[in-house]
Amino acid sequence: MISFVLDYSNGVPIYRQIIDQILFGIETGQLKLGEQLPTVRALAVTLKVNLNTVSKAYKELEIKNVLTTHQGSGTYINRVDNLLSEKDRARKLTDLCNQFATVAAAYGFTIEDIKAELSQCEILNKHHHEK
Amino acid sequence: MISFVLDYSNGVPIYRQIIDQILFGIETGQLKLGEQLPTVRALAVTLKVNLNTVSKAYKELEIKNVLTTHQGSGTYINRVDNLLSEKDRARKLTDLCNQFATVAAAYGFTIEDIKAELSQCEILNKHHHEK
Amino acid sequence: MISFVLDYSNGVPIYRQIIDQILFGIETGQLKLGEQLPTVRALAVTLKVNLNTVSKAYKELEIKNVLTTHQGSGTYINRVDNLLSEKDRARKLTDLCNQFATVAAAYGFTIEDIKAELSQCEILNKHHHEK
Amino acid sequence: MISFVLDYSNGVPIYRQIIDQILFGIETGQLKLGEQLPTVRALAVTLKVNLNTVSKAYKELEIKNVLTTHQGSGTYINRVDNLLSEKDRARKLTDLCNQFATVAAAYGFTIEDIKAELSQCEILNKHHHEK
DNA sequence: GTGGTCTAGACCACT
DNA sequence: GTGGTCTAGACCACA
Repeated sequence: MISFVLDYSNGVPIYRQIIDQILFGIETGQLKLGEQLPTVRALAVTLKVNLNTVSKAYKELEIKNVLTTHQGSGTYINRVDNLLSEKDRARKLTDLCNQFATVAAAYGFTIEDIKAELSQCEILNKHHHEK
Repeated sequence: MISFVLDYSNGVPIYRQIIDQILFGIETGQLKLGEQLPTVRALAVTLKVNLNTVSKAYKELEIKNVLTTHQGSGTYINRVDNLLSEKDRARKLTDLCNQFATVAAAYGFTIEDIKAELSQCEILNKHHHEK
Repeated sequence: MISFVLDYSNGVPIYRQIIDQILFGIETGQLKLGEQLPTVRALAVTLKVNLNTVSKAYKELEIKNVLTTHQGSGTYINRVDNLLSEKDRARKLTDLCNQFATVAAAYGFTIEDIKAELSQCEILNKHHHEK
Repeated sequence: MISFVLDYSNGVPIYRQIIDQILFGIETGQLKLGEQLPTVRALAVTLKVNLNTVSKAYKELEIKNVLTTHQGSGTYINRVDNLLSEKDRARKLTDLCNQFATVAAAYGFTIEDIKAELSQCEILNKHHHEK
């Protein structure tokens, strides 16, 4: 399952946000090969957006072969080649950190500030307990 | 001075990106009260966009009282009350870290991975050398 | 509904005239909260101006929170706090009269001239008949 | 002599406001045939506007033969055929009143309100004492 | 069909 | 040379 969060104030089209979040879900392994997505109708109701908006997002992902729609059955994850290799994961980490570091540096935060703050983030630290 | 970076592939309108980057520049202190912005024409050439696109961005910020334009003279920073207070800075750090942590956690990166990677980021560590 | 009148000879930008007339419409109660404005395209055709000119006017009022636009649906009146209080109405009357009096006095018209002429104005006197 | 009042917030170009006020001065008899206007330089200083702005206004009125400039001597009123005939005066009164009545009616003011308010206007009533 | 964005290019207003 | 306004026309986003 996947949960969507829409931001109406950042100028990014809704259908684009849906696409991005599905791709993100696949990339991070939240969405697995063959998994069924919410129906267009259900998702439209959940997100309180127009049916066509969801439809457009799914259609674009279908064109990219990321999803397949089985008429009358539902929409499924078709491809997970986006799943990252070890090398890609390392690169992703570097990219994310660099991007984050650039913004943080612009605000003048030091690496000590950041490390201290990150140590407070539950989401990053709870995994230890889970293991 | 301020440098702009446009992303044509993320669906965010160009004029919106310009607005956001000016506000970011003010927030981070890169742009100071009274400082002159690039002329609409100069920026349009630099960014390879139409004059009206830049103009639209400046106009919106003028309506919001962030900029003032003196016709025939130029466009200037009018307000810097966006400059963050200490409390806001602390909050900003928390927000940035949380947001970053959420994405990083989704990819399964651990806090150790991240801290190690951040220690490699020149932009965050060069300040020590400067001092 | 609201009717727009443009003056191309007074140097005031068209989009500014549209803005002013919408604000005037709100102030006088002609335009009510939630009321839909003409579509940008319809108004552009009616006024024989470019779509972007109307769009610019609506956009500025949207930034100022006077209008809201629902993409694909239309543009609506969002705020009517411009509607005048009793005190403001009294002040408005005074302002209007003073402004009018200044011009009339410059032409040397007397208060008797004016009162006589105003008594001829249908628009001011028709209300009696309606009652 | 004539005094100018500029409004920077109504979108009417400054040079246009200067032109309009000179024409208004002539029409109302404040400015008489042969009367000298302030020099371009003096007026620019008084109004705190650019010299070229005043210059442009005067130049446009020269083209219309309303003013003449005698090199090194100054600028003078050249034509006063704008001075209104009796018939024109009557028409002007009607126009002014109609225009005023339209706005006042939009705000819902009654003719009684208006007459009462106008009776308070010093500028319209002081003339009686002068006579 | 409704609003949004962008372009290219023209011309005006002002310093 | 700076910003402002407008047009015509194209294409996108959304309901």
